[in-house]
Amino acid sequence: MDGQDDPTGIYFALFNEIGIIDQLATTRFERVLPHDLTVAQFGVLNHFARLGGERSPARLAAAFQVTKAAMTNIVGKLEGKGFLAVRPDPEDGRGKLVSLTGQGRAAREDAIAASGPAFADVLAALSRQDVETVLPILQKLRVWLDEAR
Amino acid sequence: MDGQDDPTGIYFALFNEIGIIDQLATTRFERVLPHDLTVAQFGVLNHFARLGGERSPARLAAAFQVTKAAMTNIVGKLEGKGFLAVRPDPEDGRGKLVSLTGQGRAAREDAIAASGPAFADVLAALSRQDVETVLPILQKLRVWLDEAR
DNA sequence: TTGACATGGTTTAGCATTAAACTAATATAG
DNA sequence: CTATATTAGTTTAATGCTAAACCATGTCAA
Repeated sequence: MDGQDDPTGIYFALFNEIGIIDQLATTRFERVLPHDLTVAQFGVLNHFARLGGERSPARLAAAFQVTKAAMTNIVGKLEGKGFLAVRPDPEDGRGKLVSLTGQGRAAREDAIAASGPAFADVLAALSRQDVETVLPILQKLRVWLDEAR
Repeated sequence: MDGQDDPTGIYFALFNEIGIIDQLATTRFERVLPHDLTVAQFGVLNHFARLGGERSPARLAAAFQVTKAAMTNIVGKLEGKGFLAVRPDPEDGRGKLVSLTGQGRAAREDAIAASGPAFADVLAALSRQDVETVLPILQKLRVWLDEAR
């Protein structure tokens, strides 16, 4: 909706586009997620399902680029649903260690199954080729933004 | 941070990347914006500066993909700062018409000047060529997401 | 003309998030 | 050792958004 013939240039248009896509995609995804999961909560489940093991909330906060306060909330909600187990870190009295439960793993699979159709739909708009073109460039941008923070 | 070797595939990775970029770019941009402008508020000022004229809050809400309630808030803040003028629509007793003030135009120029360096920095990570590769694909995606809402 | 529905805008309640202040535990430098 | 600074996590307050209910006005069809 906002064009590119602009004194602020195509960079501005790019971030504009990204913002709108993020908003639309987030609501679209959230609408089909089961177990009252938010996208952020699913992200944490997915993280553990893929990488396994235990992580401190602080590490999770860093990995997801949110504040520790936000991660306190997310982990609390997921623990409440029985999807994460939390125990004190035996080696550091300040810390906690978080891991995925069986229920959590199942919930993550439910979520992937439920969102399958929504993702399949996107294929109508964006070929795999398109994604493969775009993704590495966006990754480059993300890494730079992250480091230049 | 989250990889691409994933059952949910590269589509998921794409949206993940977009979400993180949006977050990082938004905070980066907001930090340099003058007059206590939020990105959303700047967006509205920019919209009027480029397109001119008057618009109803409802049209603005549609253009920016936010709820009418959100736009009520944004327009109210900008009016409070003296950057927008609001008058009742003479042709529709329900409506309002919003337009940019001189102060609003100046504030928008301040904002562009202030964010110049931040955008210039991005050039280090992303060539103009990169942006031109990525932008049309993202636009295609955005349009589709918008229509398939 | 009237009754039903649609539209513009505001209000309210709830939510996810941030920033900042705080507590407790650990690491480090003298 | 001790004092100081750093780190993990929580709490509090504020913000910006959404969804839903609401009011007023406008539209349209019977």
